[in-house]
Amino acid sequence: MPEIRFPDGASRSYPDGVTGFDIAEDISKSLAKKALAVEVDGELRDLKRPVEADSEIRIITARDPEGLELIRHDAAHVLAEAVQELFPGTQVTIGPVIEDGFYYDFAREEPFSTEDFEKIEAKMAEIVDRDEDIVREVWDRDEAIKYFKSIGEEYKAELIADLPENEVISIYRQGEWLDLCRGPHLPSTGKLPKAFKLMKLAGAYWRGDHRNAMLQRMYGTAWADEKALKAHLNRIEEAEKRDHRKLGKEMNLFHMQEEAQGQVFWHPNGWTLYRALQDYMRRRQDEGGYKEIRTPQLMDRKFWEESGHWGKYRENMFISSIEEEDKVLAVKPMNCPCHVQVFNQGQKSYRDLPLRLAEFGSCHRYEPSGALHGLMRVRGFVQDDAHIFCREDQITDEVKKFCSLLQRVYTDLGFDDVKVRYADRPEVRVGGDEIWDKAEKALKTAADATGLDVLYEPGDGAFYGPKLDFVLRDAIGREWQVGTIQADFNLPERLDATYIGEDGEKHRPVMLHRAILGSFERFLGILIENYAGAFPMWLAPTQIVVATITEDAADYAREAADTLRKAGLRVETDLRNEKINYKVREHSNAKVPYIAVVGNREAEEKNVALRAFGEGGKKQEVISLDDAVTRLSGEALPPDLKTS
RNA sequence: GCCGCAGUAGCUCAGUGGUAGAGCGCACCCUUGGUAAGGGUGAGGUCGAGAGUUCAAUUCUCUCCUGCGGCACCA
Repeated sequence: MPEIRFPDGASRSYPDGVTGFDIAEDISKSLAKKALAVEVDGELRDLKRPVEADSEIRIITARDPEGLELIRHDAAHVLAEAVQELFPGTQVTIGPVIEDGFYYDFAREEPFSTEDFEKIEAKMAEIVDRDEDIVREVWDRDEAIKYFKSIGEEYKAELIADLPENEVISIYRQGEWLDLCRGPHLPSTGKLPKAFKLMKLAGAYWRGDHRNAMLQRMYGTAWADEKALKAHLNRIEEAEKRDHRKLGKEMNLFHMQEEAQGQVFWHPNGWTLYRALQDYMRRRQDEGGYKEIRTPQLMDRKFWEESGHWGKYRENMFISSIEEEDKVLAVKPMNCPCHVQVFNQGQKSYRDLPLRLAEFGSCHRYEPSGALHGLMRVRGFVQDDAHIFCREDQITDEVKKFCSLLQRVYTDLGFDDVKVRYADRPEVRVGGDEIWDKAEKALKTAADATGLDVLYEPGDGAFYGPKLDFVLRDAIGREWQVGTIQADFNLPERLDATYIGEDGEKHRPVMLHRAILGSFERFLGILIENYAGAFPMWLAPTQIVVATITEDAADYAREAADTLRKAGLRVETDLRNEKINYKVREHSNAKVPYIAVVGNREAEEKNVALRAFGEGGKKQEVISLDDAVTRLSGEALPPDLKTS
């Protein structure tokens, strides 16, 4: 007679062999109907498995996160059953739950096509309608292997063979179909809400290894009800509207073309944005005690051999040569070795440290063609890079300073949700334990002091030192790894960087590699998507458009625009022979922060009718041109120059 | 790099085995209109590149290039 305790503290005893379903039914008929699984002492189980011992249980429905996972997991199984029914000879492999849905990897000679989706979805619905009982069975390992081999499921057989010795081999049967699975599952296929949709088709390597066969992966999404599915599809649509590649074209920010794969042609609008961001970063860095430098693009192969890049990073480097000189040069993929060269000029004293060398360093890396993605992953980019050369005992202080600078910048740029990832020593590494101890302690202390959420990733540091990575969450919840600070005990050694200490002896400085934005290209991509193109005034390529109602106001419009321009604002005029409605619509669509409408009335009084973007438009205000200059030029100041 | 899909006007896209079409944009004309699309006329295309099948290819087949979605990669 197991004694069952419920989440609300109540408890009851039930006869032996009682199942989660029985208990749910005992509570209420409607709960039994909605029940998907049961959590027994924290472990998720099938509804129909007997609860043997005294335990605490919770009935899981579609409202619980666990319930949603079960739904997605079952959707994957139903998909697999549907596919095997429709396409005999297809082998099943794995089908896990992922964020917002699931996928299933199939092995089949002929390719699937998205045109098959409709048919497969219909078959899935049919399987749901059949309401097949989903039954758990425990099999003998060898028998299971034999069985799956006998029906031609080589991948499944391999999976079972690779399971640990003591693992229970559970098989789930739904109707005629069965699959190896840890479970748990819904009680029957009829419990799967018809709120699923197949989304896309892609190739994926068996077990994620590119040396293995390529399988065909079907992605799907599944939800508790149709409303949730619709909401999800809506979110996808919203995200597509923000796509920086789409907005980049619409707003005439940049373009890319095949002759310069993975490299950006910045248009005037985009370059204005770029410059605004770079100018801002430059001021923040100057303020933070950095010295800006500029180093060469092309360096001799011998140099990269010394730095170690030729050995380790060769396949990512663009190589150049010139017949006349019989030399091989490489385009720099990173700035660090060059910065060490600057450090190495002349003799450095401990008094020179910390030395913070910054460069908006243009780098090129050969990225595999399949990795390229708009501004987010490019082959030519500019880093907001800097290297801090310091003594070991200065690491803590420098990392802390960096963290506060970085937080300042992220806040200014509109990102409030930031996380830190702290990664310490990997198995294979350079440098003694003593210095790793120091550096790890410094990074960890600084990370904790930021007040941000810290994720610990043991063993995930670089071979040359521990690191902190910073992750932003954007307006629609996506995460981006941007900033980083990494201690490096290796490069100063390789490139023989030294300083003279208080003791008059030569010492090795520690080098801190750090970036806040990462690359301007990628960060601008993130900014475009975060703001959905509606930039704050200081970043907006065009800050204000002066638009005329009729031709009569053209002279005044020019005069007003000049006045605003002289106050440092980025102003355009729209004197076209078009109706004001048309102009307002066009500039609103272009997300220009302000439209100053001028007609005869404004011209006579030296006023402007100001219309701010995004306020429903109705909040227009007629103010004097002078007031507009004061107000707008104040509003257009970058965050670091604003007094308030 | 691997798998799948795609490439037609400046943009978004329709279409066909007999050398192409829409909307927007652009140019010109009419209209001078007070806060999210006024009207008319017109220009604009080697239908991604190459090869093959065919009397005939933008359309079918193959190769390549580029893009997109994943996978792998991102020290």
